[in-house]
Amino acid sequence: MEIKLPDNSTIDVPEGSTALDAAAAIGQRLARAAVAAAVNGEPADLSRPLQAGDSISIITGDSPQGLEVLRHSAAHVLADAVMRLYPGTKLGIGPAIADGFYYDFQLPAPISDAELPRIEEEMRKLAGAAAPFTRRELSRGEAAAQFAGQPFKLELLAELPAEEAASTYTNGEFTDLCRGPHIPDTGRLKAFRLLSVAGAYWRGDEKNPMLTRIYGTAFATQKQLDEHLEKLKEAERRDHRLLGKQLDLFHIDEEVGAGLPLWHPKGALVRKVIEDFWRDAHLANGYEMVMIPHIASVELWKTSGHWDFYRENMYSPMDIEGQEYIVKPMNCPGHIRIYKNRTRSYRELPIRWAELGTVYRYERSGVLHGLLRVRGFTQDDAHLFCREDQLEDEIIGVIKFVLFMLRTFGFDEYEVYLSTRPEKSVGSDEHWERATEALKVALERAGLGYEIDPGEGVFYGPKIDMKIRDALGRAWQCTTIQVDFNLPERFDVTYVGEDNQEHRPIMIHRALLGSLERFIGCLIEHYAGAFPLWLAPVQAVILPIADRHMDYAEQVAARLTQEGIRVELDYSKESVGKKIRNAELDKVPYMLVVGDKEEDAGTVSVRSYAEGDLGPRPVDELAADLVRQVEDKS
RNA sequence: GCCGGUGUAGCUCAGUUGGCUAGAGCAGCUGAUUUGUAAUCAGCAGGCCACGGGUUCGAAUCCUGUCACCGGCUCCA
Repeated sequence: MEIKLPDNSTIDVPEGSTALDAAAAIGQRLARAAVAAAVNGEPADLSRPLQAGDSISIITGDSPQGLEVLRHSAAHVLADAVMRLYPGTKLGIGPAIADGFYYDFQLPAPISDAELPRIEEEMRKLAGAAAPFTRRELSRGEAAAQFAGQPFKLELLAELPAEEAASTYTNGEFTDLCRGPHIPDTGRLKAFRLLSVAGAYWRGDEKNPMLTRIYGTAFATQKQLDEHLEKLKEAERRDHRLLGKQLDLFHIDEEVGAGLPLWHPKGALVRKVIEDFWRDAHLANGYEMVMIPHIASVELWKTSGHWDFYRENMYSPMDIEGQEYIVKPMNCPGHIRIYKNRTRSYRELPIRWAELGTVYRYERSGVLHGLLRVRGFTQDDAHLFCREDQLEDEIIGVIKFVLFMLRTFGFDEYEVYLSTRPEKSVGSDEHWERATEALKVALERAGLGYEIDPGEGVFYGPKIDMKIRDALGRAWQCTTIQVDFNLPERFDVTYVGEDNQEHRPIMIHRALLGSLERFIGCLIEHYAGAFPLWLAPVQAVILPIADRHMDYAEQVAARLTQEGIRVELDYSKESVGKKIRNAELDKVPYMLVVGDKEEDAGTVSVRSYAEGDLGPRPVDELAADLVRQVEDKS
């Protein structure tokens, strides 16, 4: 019979051939690399018998779909191993995920990651046995009987759409309710590793029981696995919490409180450079700066609705002469009060008010994470008040601005989400539609690819979120652009139109970097702690060879300082080798060695962190070069 | 908040089955050395073993509570 291939050619295979037979007919190498097939576009096992006229493509272990099959199969082998080692275990689910797989179990007794090598060993044995994965389709009744002792599986079974057949896969002694497809046998699983064990609520709901999740990863080859593990190690080395300590940027102090970072001089300097750039960029882009107090009367928060809708994230009120005050969790109400301080004309709009506004939000202790998730943070916030006819242009303006900001910091890849109306929301359908459309159009006009996040908008309006990834591949939301019809309503915000009538402006809330804490955390990881020259807290360190070069070293330092370069002089009585080592460990962009030769010639010997020894250069020439690099932010 | 883990000097870590005065390297201080592209040598100092309660003749070690941190879940910038 004839089978169609992806390149539109056909092959002739005997009646009753399977997908694997077809792969073998194409080539033995392909057959060995194959993990599954797509038959007429549907994922299928290699053991699936083919019909004449089927079109198939073979999925190999190094393709994204192939990896998914491989990892999903690895999850089954993990479950087999766990069932053997810990009898009585109840099974949750075990899917493939972005970089690996997991399986959720309800174990008879808690385990720690010290058990992982043992489980992995068991998995190795099972993989060595090359047990086939066999598929079986069965009725609901049969399936229910099969998983009689498995409450979570029964729950899944009950929710399987009626039109969908129940199927199971068996490998070794283990049978799981599963759609498939799977690798032909466990022997194809050659490169895998268990990584961690963690708690996870059944179906992600905290009202449900907490299961034990075991994470692992698998690849087609050992080499790919090793590369991936190496990548994880590199990510650990880039961890901003580690680098923050090593580079003396910040710390979080037990005595001060969890989630409340303290910025050391070097960290504060990086922050200052970012803040200066941010303010200048905003002033240049039609924004004005405003400032508001950190606490405000509870009445303000009642008007804004935060007291009702956001209370679980707010800290308790404090009593001031019988009046209740609250530490701000957001900046918007303050900015609105500035707007409302006098009558506004349509001619003034759009108004763009920006502030590096520090807010405090209650976060559950378990979610705190270095600088990336804290309880007190500074948003690079702004609120735009505009007329309806200005909305789209304003959003486009914000998107262009955010791309400029992020690119300046070297972030060229982000995930963009458009979040639409959630179930609990305020405002008319018409408003929502118009605002969502405006966001869409703006994204498209900016040429940004995005995903729709249905129902994930804020209660008061749709939003665009942008995420950047941390060292371990976790995505962190930084940028957010939110359209708001609610607050103008609640505060009765108006402007006087051309028609001498009062009109309601639309508000846009936006944070480009998100918060300075999170952004700098990501930035540290992004640069692996080696900041580009314009951001580096110390841009150059001068290393005199001997004490007699100290005067000249000071002259060089003064010269560079005069040009606005942040210079340090290493006074220590150490060898040059040691001074260089220290500067390297501090990831200082430029090390300037001065000795007899340099003093005579009016030069410095330049060593760059990135490129190593660059040889001697005249001081004036270097100074000009550094100044230019700082200006270019390169 | 929940599940599991961890908490020893400023940092990174040792510390046997509970048993002498809790160790090391780096950093710090002092002295010697005046050094040419990733660690000169020597000496000194530094610990409420996270914190509270308990078991024990005896606790860094065992139990327990609290706090913080780590990996996740849930939730978010």
